[in-house]
Amino acid sequence: MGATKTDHFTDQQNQIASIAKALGHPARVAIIEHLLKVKACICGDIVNELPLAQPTVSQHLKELKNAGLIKGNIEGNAICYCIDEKRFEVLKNYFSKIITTVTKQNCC
Amino acid sequence: MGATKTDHFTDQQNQIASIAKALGHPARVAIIEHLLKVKACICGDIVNELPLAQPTVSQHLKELKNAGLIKGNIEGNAICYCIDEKRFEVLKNYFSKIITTVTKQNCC
DNA sequence: AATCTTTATCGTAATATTGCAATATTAAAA
DNA sequence: TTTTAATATTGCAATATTACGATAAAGATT
Repeated sequence: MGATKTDHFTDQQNQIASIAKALGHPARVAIIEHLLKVKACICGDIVNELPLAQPTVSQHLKELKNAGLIKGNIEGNAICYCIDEKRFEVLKNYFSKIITTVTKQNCC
Repeated sequence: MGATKTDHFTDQQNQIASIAKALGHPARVAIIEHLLKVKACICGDIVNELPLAQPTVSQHLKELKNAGLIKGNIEGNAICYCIDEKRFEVLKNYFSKIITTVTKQNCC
């Protein structure tokens, strides 16, 4: 096994899981934080910032992009990556709902 | 390789990543939603709700518990699992900060 | 005590992820 | 056009995750 049974779950469950999964690695969290820190979105220096090789960073960027958490604009031979807040809002709203529901329940 | 280089990242980055990772599987999202739906936290029926075998569900519950997303109270021979909202709040606040910072930046 | 119920753990197979060296690609610069 | 710079892709090894059957553990029931 090892293959996730995605077809048994709802679209929303799969969506939430896939966004969360993309953030489920410290390198990808670090990339997000770096993009947030350098106000302009000039990238490529991410490789210098992180303790990871260029192909590894490129791979992580790809996953963040696939998850819709960042977007990349081609600018000459460089690529300008920056955060796309939409998916973060999806997660934030989802968690907000959970939190308010749980606090109302007053369970355990 | 395949081993995440956790020691190269900050504690916060590792914490965010590990909570997100725990939610990075649709089965675990489904478990959270089920715990939310059945107001009381009587559990064990999760196995009947999900298309997964009992050991698999037990494993997912363990990961959610390790991540601090749920807590389990022993009640006789059954166990009462329920959501612990604290970690959800950590993620929610973290995402809120990202969202407000990004919208101020007005990048790309 | 014997049995049932509920949950956890072990062992293992299938698959996915992580990381990087080597290489390819693409566009700017010389 | 050759070189340089930036990023992506390929291929592969190491490790992690997912799933489940078999079995164990622990309390309830008979």
